[in-house]
Amino acid sequence: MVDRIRLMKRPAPGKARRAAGKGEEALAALAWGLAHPARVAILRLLGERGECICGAIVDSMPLAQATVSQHLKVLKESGWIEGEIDGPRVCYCPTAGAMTRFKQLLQGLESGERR
Amino acid sequence: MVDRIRLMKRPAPGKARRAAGKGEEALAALAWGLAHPARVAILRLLGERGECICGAIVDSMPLAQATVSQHLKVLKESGWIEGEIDGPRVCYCPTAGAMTRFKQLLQGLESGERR
DNA sequence: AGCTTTTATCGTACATTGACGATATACGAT
DNA sequence: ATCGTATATCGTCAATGTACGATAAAAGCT
Repeated sequence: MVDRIRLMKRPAPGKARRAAGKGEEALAALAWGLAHPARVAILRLLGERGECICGAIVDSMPLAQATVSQHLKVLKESGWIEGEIDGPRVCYCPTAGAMTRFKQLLQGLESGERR
Repeated sequence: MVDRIRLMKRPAPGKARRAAGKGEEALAALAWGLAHPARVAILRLLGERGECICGAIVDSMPLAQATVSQHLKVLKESGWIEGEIDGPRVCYCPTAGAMTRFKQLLQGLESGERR
């Protein structure tokens, strides 16, 4: 039974949603990264191939290059992927512990809040 | 290498995001439900208590009743919780297989697209 | 230097989210 | 019937998300 007066209020939908806070924030931020089919598709692609040049990702999707770039940015900022500059192009790959961390955070929802 | 011409284009951000389509959609829809700290908090509460009257949920959060109700609706529509009408109040509980299904879908991202 | 390729960012347009107060609805109690 | 409690929904507002084309930035090639 919290105060009800401005505690979680207006997390500035996009901003605070990413700013990890109590653990809810961390989980929500990662989930947010997966919350669009295009981003799931990108992650699946990276999962299958291990890594992928940005251009190849764009070619695999029915979206404009600018749009894909935006989704890549979201995935990067939410911690799902990393991009390594390779000459004129960028090679993306899944962030190592991301999925594991996500699953751990999910565990906390199952029953208690055991960390 | 898809056609690039209108296939995934404009999924109507909110609508089609929920309409399961290829599997990306299903995962994205569930992730969407978790993509806000308030909803994670609600799920955690339900996880801890097993079930919970709507009013108790509202009391546990620093948000207006109307806002909590909206979040509950999202959680319901994305398949995370169920609400059972109990006289004048509503008792919410986590949907049985939701977490399991979510984790299964997550598996598909790990390496191949093995289902 | 100049051109091409590759990716990110800008600017824009529109729909949706998330928050709220106010109101409607449903049910039980008096 | 009427009142009170418990939830959902409506209407609104500011802010964000998603998509695009156009443009900038970075790197290699001629």
